[in-house]
Amino acid sequence: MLRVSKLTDYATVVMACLAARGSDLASAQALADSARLEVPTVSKLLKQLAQAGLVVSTRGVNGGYRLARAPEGITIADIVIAIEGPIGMTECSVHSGTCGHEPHCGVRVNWRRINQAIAGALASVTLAEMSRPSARRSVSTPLRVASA
Amino acid sequence: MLRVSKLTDYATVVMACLAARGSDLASAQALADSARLEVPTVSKLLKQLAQAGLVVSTRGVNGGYRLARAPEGITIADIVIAIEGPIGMTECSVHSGTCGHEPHCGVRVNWRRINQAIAGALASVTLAEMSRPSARRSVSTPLRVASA
DNA sequence: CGAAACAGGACTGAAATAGTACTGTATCAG
DNA sequence: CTGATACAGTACTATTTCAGTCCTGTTTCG
Repeated sequence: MLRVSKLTDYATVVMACLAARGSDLASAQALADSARLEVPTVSKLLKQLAQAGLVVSTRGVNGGYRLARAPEGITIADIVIAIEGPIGMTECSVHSGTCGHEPHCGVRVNWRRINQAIAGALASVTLAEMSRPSARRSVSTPLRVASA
Repeated sequence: MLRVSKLTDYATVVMACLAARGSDLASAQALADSARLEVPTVSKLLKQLAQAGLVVSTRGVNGGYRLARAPEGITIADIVIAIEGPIGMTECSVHSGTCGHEPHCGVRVNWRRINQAIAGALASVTLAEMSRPSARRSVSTPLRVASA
C-alpha cells in the first residue's frame, strides 16, 4: 500500500497535540499521554521535528517542546519531509544516475510531475486544519505544475 | 522517503512498453528486453497486472500479453493499486479498528481527505500520457473532494 | 508428443521499519 | 553545590516488508 510510515502518522498526531496547547511548553511525557503513544517513540519524533525546525525545545526542569511557528504555517508536507525525507515517488526522481535505465526510460519525466502534484497536495493542508476534525474546507491544491 | 515500491515503478515501465506495441502480443521475455529488466521480475509483474484486469494473457506457443484496454483508459492509480493494493496514507484510513486511537484521534478524518487528493493525482495521469516523454499537459486534478 | 509460454505458489536474502536502551548535557529547585 | 528533571545523541535489535528467484503445473500450437 502506498502510504507514509507509522512514525510519520504518529508525528502528525503529536504535532496536533502541540498545536492544541498553544505556546505552552509540553514535555515528551505529557505529549505521549495526550497522543496515547510510548514516551521513547514520542521523544524520538520530537527530536527529528526539532532538527527540522518545526518545534523548539527547552531543556532542564520544566522544559519541553512547543511549535516553532503558528499551526497555520506548518503543513503536512513539512511533517512528512521531517520524518521521511524528501518526497519522491521513484528513486530516480530524487537522485539521478542511480538507475541505469534513465537514458531510455520514457516515464521518468512523468513521475517527476506526479511527485510535484503529490507534494502540492500534502503542502496544501496545514496543521491548523489537521487539528480541526470537522474542517469543512475541501482539499484543493495548486496542482498546475510546470511541465517537465 | 514517501514513494512507491520499485516493482510499481517497473510496472509502469512495462505497461508503457506494452502500450508502445499496440494490440500485438508480447511475451514476458520480449517485454523484459524492452524494459531492461529480469524476466522473472517482469513475469511476476505481468501476473499481478493480469489479475487486476489491466492486461490480458494468451497461453501457449506464440502467446503473450497485451493491454486490456486503450492506454487512455488506464491510469497510474490503476497500476499502483494493482501492485501495491489500495491507496491509503495511513493504516486507519483503509482499515478501521486496527489502531485503538481512533475514538480520540482528531487527524484521522483529515488523512482520509489527503488520501483522496493523492489518489486523484495518480488517477489523473493515463498510461497514454506516461508513454509520451514530452507530454506538455500539466498535472491538474479534480481535487475538490467531498469534505469528511 | 514436445516445445513454448503463462499460472501459481514457495522460498530466500537483503533492506527498511519500529521500538528500546543507554549515556551525555543543560537547567532549575532547594 | 547537589540532585532531580528533561532534552540530545547514539547504538542496538527484532520484526516486517521488499525484491528477486525457482519450481511445478497447465495450456496451446506445431
